[in-house]
Amino acid sequence: MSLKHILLGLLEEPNSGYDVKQYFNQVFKHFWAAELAQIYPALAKLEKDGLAGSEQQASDKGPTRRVYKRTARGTRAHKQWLKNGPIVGKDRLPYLTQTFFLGDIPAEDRLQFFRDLRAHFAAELVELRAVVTHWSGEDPGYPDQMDEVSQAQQFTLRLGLKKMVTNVEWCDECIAVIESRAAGDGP
Amino acid sequence: MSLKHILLGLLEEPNSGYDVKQYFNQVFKHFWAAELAQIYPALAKLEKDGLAGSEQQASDKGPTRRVYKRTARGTRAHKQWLKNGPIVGKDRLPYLTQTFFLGDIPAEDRLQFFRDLRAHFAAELVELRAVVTHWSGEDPGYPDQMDEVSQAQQFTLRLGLKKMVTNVEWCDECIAVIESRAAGDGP
DNA sequence: TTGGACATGTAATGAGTTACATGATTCT
DNA sequence: AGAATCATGTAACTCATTACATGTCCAA
Repeated sequence: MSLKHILLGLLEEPNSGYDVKQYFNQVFKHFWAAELAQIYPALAKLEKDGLAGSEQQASDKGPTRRVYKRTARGTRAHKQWLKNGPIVGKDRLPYLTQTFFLGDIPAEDRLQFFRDLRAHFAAELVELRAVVTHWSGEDPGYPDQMDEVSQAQQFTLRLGLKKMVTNVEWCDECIAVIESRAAGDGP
Repeated sequence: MSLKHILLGLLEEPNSGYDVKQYFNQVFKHFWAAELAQIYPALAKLEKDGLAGSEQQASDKGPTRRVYKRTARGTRAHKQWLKNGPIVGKDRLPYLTQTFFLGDIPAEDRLQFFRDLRAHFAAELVELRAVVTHWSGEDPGYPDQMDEVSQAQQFTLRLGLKKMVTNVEWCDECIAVIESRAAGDGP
């Protein structure tokens, strides 16, 4: 669905499969994951479909790279994807599918579940705050004089931060409810 | 990934493929979608793997139903899924992948994107609030004397509500930023 | 009698995961 | 010499989407 479009978006600049994977590891991973084993064939398919072109390039470290770049058709397809409006109703939050059934395991395990989840969200929050620091240092116009590309990326980051704060709060609430219930169940 | 586990979770009570689809339409759709064309084969596979059993049942309205129910092995698999801890790092939010590249289209289209998104989130919020009303009417112990199953479902709903409120706020922020920028770009 | 909810499935295609296989260059 | 990072891919399998095909029962 979206992988092909994310690739097309990144291929405004020449990028290799390996480069693209770095983007996933750093920015997209918070809302979309992809492995190299999926990225390489997807790039080949974009080229086959005439949406991207590629060329080999010697690397200073490691073997030859194959860098891809969007064609004019690729750019049109990319913009059309955005103009078709937001893709909604296809969100996936696996941990919430688990939460729904969490009454099926003992309170102790339930508590551990939320503690693990909280630790994960807190770590993600730290990562996102580091990105803010990094960007505000790099971009002289941050945050009021940014270009439109940076602004869109800023919107993405904003929601990421808001979500993480909410997630951590929610974990704390759930933990508190479970603990108070456990305490009240005594003699 | 999760579909099989959601099915297993629902099959504590006997349910048909059609029944399961109603759950998706009402509760799971906010964080996991599934079509009947995926559900029917998945149920058949659970039975083949010995995690669920099925039997035919006459229906008062419409054709014969095939109702599935978890076996003891299915219950063990379900609990193990929950005890393995939260599944993290596999979230998917397609609209955020689009947001990241939104600088690539004109401000007018960008604005429309966020207005559409806001309308969608607002509608979802209305739906979730209706669920709260429904549940608080049905469950006499709501929200402090609920059993553990209801409590877990309540946790799920809580996060859904929080997220939707955040999402709507975020859309409003983005719209405001884009509009103020457009105004400032005049002569 | 026609439309809607009830009910179950298959076929073809596309997307994604896990495991494997290979090899260069750089740092310790 | 060994580990980490750079770099690209294939094969087998599993999961998901779209389109199609079929048929019942009820209410307007």
